[in-house]
Amino acid sequence: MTPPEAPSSDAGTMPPAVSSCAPHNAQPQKWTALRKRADFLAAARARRQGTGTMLVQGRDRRDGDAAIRVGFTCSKKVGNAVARNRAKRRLRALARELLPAQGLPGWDYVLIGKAEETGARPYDTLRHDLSYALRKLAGGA
RNA sequence: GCGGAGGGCCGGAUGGCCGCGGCACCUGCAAGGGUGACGAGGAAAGUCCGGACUCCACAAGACAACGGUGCCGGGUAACGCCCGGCUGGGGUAACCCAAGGGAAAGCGCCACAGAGAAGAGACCGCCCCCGAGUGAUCUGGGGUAAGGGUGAAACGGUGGGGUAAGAGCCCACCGCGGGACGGGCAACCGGACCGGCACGGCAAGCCCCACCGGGAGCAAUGCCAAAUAGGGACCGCGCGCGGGGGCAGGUCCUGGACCCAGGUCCGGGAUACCGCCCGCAGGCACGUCUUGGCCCGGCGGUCCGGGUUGGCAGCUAGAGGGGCGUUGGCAACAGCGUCCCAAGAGGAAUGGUCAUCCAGCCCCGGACCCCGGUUCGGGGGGGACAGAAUCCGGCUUACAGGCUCUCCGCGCCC
RNA sequence: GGCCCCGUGGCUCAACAGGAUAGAGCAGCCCCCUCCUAAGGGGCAGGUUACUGGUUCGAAUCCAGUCGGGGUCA
Repeated sequence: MTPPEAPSSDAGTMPPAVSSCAPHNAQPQKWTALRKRADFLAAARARRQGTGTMLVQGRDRRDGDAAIRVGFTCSKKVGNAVARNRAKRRLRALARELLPAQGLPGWDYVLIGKAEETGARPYDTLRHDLSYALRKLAGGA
């Protein structure tokens, strides 16, 4: 049914998809999630930078791996489960946008949400704060 | 039109850009890449009940203890849930509320006040008799429980007769108790007739009666890997053979020192029993079997201590949910037919952001009308409660606002 | 995620098979004593018994439901 037509339709749509993906894959830094409690504790003992809307912790792993890893923390002080999840998701979206370009290879980052501000302030403010915090952490290293 | 009662449903919409999760398919040696559909709630919540499912314990079962349920009948896998009915209470009504079995099985409690608080009692009173006093009245004896007063509650109520004064002492009505008989599956309802009236309340105090319940919970449980210790206590079974090697350990005898106990340390002597190595027998686990692997003086079990805080399974199709039709039933619900839907994360996906619109809120201006609203235009600002964690059935609690159905009362018009 | 426990003055605790006024110590304020302070003595204030309902004549106590806090399990 579909197999005979599949090659012809794929051939028409493939070239644009490949061309748009090629430059995206040129960036070597891909980030993965931080999952182990020990990694969170290690990052907390390392460098940190607070801003009006969040707290950012960063740590150079020095293990030779260039991957950037990132974790998110929102305590009960942020609010109920809905508020905590929303704050975490906004932080996740920020990290996806800024970290591949502005984060340092081989580092672990932990973004910590603050009560009220992380879920309520404009997205541009959050973007500015994260960019500022990443510069400060890189400058001190 | 105004006011009210009971249900049911929804609880932002559309689009652009950038993303996430497991699944299916395609591609690739692999890492990976691509495509596709799907992806939070009515409460996902509280964890208050009931189950499914696992492990442990015990096993026909019964009893005791403990916990729960509690008008009657039905529904259900089950329930403390739901439906229908009964009784009592509230409301003009629609309708609502009720842990609603037993207080003549027994124990206990009923503070304060009051004379008296459970089969009680006489404070102020009322009445009679004897005596004192000119008299008001008083001492003593006796009869009463109507009236006053206390209390949440005072041992039937109202009226009449009766009496020295009174009293179910007698009568009428009401209440109460028993109750032939009739209706109903039952709770219960009606009730001829009988009884002069005793039987207070609390069982969300102990308790009695009937029925139900073994315990723990998916962080259950099973498996793999890694890592520390190469441990301690108790119980059961077994505590064999041969060879090699050695005099540094153990064991036995003995001397001394320390010393609360008991052991530690130093020294002398004896022994080949044990420790060490190899093999047999035996045991353990994997495997279809063979070969093989580990332990090899232990093996199995229970508990304690120590280490690890990784992965896989459990993990999502089940008493599943919903629509329509039909059959039975007042209904809850059940049967049959047919169609549709159905997430599986694991520091935890189901989104981030922007624009437009739709409700609701506030402000300004115009118009209309029995002065408070309706409608039109513009602007501001802004989304209720809330996020699956093994899965179902309920209950309870939170919730901006909106839609809709049925019913009741009052007013007006025809 | 499951299970268990607890909420009484500012703090630590009483009062509990229901009985009317919720009590004690420390802390606080005032007075006495002392040259001054501490200690000691006397007095005072401070409580919606976490909250909301229910049972009862009557609830800190009994029963439900909310809210908050703590512990424990791989």
